[in-house]
Amino acid sequence: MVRRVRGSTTGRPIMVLLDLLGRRWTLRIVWELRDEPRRFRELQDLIGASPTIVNTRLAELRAAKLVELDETAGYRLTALGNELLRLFLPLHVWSEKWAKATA
Amino acid sequence: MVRRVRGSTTGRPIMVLLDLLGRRWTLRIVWELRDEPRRFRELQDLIGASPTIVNTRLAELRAAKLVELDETAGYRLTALGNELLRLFLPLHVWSEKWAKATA
DNA sequence: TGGGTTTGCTACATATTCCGTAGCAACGAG
DNA sequence: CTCGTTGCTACGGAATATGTAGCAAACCCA
Repeated sequence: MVRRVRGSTTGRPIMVLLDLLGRRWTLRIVWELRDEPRRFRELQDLIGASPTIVNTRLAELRAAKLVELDETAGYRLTALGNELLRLFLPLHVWSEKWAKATA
Repeated sequence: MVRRVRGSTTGRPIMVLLDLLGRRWTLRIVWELRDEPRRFRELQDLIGASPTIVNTRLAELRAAKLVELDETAGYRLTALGNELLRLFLPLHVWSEKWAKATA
C-alpha cells in the first residue's frame, strides 16, 4: 500500500490539511465533537455513516492529533482539534446566509 | 439520478455546507481560486485531478454559487465564494503550527 | 482559407473507495 | 453466566475517482 499525500507532492501543510479535511465525513466528525465527547456508535448514528468509514476517519484524525479517545468519556477533540474547530465555527452563521442566497 | 443531500436528512445549511466541502478536491479548488481566476486545464494541473472530477466539482460549486465561469478570465470565486474563502484563510497560518505539532 | 492552439467538457474502462450488514473480542454490571 | 456496551473488523456489492483519449467551438495568425 502506497502511503503518499493525496493530491499534493509538495507536502505543504496547508495542502496536507486540505487533503485531510476534504474527505468524506471528516469535517462532519469534527463538527459533531464540537460540544461534548461522543462514543463510537453515538458518532456513527449522528452522522449516519458506516462503522468502516467512521473508524477510518477517526484513525486519520487521531493520527493528525486532532481527535483523541478518552476511554471513559469517548472521542473528543484535542487542544489542536479545538483550535481548528474554532476556525470553523463562523461557518455555522455564514451557512445560514449562504442557504438564503442559493435558495 | 437521485438528488438527495448526502449524509443529512435534515437539510440544515451547515450540514449541507459540510457535505459539499467534505468532498474530494472541493476545498482544494476553492483554495486554488483564492488569488486569481484559473482556466479549466490550469486548475486541473494545479491540483492534479482528472478532468472528470474537476468538472463535477466545478459544477457543484457553481450550483452552490460559490464559483462562476467568466468566459474571458476563467473560473473564479463569486462574492459568496470569497466570503467563504475568507473564513478559511486563517487555516493557512494555523496549518503551519499544526504541522510542527504533529511532526 | 486554412491550419494550429486553447477553450470547456465528455466517454470509457479500470482502480479505488464507500456502504450496509453482520459479527468479533473485551469489559462491566447484575 | 448472561446481558449490554465498548471499539472495531470482514465481506460483498454499489458508488466514486482515476487516467487516457478525444470532441466541438472559438480564437489567432498567416
